[in-house]
Amino acid sequence: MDGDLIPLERPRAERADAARNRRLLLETARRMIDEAGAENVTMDGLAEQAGVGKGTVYRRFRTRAGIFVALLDAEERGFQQRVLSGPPPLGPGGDPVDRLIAYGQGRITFLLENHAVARAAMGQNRPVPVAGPGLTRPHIRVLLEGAGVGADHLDALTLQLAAALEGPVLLYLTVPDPGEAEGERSLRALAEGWKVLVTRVCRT
Amino acid sequence: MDGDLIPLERPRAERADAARNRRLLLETARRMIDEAGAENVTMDGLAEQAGVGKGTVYRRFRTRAGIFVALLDAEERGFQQRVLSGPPPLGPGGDPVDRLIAYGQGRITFLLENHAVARAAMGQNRPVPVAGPGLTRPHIRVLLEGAGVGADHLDALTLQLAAALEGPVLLYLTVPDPGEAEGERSLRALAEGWKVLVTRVCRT
DNA sequence: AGCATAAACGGACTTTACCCCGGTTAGATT
DNA sequence: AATCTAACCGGGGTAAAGTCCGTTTATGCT
Repeated sequence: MDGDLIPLERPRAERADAARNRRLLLETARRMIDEAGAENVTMDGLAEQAGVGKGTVYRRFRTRAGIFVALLDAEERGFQQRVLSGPPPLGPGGDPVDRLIAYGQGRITFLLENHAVARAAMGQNRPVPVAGPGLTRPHIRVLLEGAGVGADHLDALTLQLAAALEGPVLLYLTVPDPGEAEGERSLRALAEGWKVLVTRVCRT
Repeated sequence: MDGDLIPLERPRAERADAARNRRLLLETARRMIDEAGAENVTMDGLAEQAGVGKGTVYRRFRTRAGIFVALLDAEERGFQQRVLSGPPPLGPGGDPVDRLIAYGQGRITFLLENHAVARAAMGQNRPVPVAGPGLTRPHIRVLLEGAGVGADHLDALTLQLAAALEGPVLLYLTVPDPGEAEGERSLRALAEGWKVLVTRVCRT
């Protein structure tokens, strides 16, 4: 019998060289995106630029979309921290409806800033990695509950609101990379729309 | 000077052979989807099965996603007719909120039935052809106006509701091809969610 | 009917995502 | 420290998307 359970639960630590290559690849990818745009990041090119073999890139990220998912994940950490333990209205402690509105504004900002990457992360296969897991739905659900939405409508409204939040950027936004002014206008319009929607849905 | 303006406005009718090949390709594509699934439809394969050259397929549909967009368009015609000139509550004549609810149910049904094709129509590049143009947004807008939504919130709510309607199926639905029972449950849940959302948004 | 022209056609070519497998190396075990 | 093993590395191979361009054909005009 093996008395030590920890190693079984965490099957194996990431090897040092693997971690180094992961960081190297993410940095290289970010640089390539900045220089030439997300659509010009190829697996071969990334491997060459980073000075590793093609197989390494695929081992790390499974698929092309996986690169962008990983990039987005890293980028999202900061925002998630502010949501979970930052000051109100985004962080815990305020009125649930205000938190919902603030969360939407933050999420829209994030999606717009990383629009190209977010779109690239939607490989045409599988669950849509950007929107699928993540904090958005559980968070919306908790806040709706706190705002007094009845349990019989909770799941339904959570899904609808999540889609209303992420849909416009992921589905409808056509401009590849909104310029300064354009992006600002989009942000205002979407944040305002979200606020109106949440207000209407949550009023008693 | 050229006195005849009509030919200038309608540059040229589609050539007979082109139209024939368009129909042939759409039929072949549909058959291939039924037999092997949308993800196994390749441009080369489609051209070969239809007995035309690859260049022809690309001329007709621009891109792989274009095939599925065209297929979806054709499929959607019937539903659009019922919306524009069928009996209430879907067609004109009833309460705007009821029409909105009925439209959502119809649209969800359509998207679920053509889920594989709809997802395949979302080429990871650019405007997202399924959700972009189409009847959904203008129709929602008109009905919201009819339901007494103030003009200052009209555009915003139109966008949010359109995303709430199409987002769940296009972004979140993970099951490749929902089976009989599974699909039925999804339909009920999504239609119910839409109804709750619209009711809450439109109540005065 | 014959002709001019613009559109459609076809297939070879290029690029790129993704697979595979032999060789190598980091870490655990004794 | 030596060894063992699983994970990592690399680059060549395949299939499919999308481009190009020379050839063929339908359609409008005289």
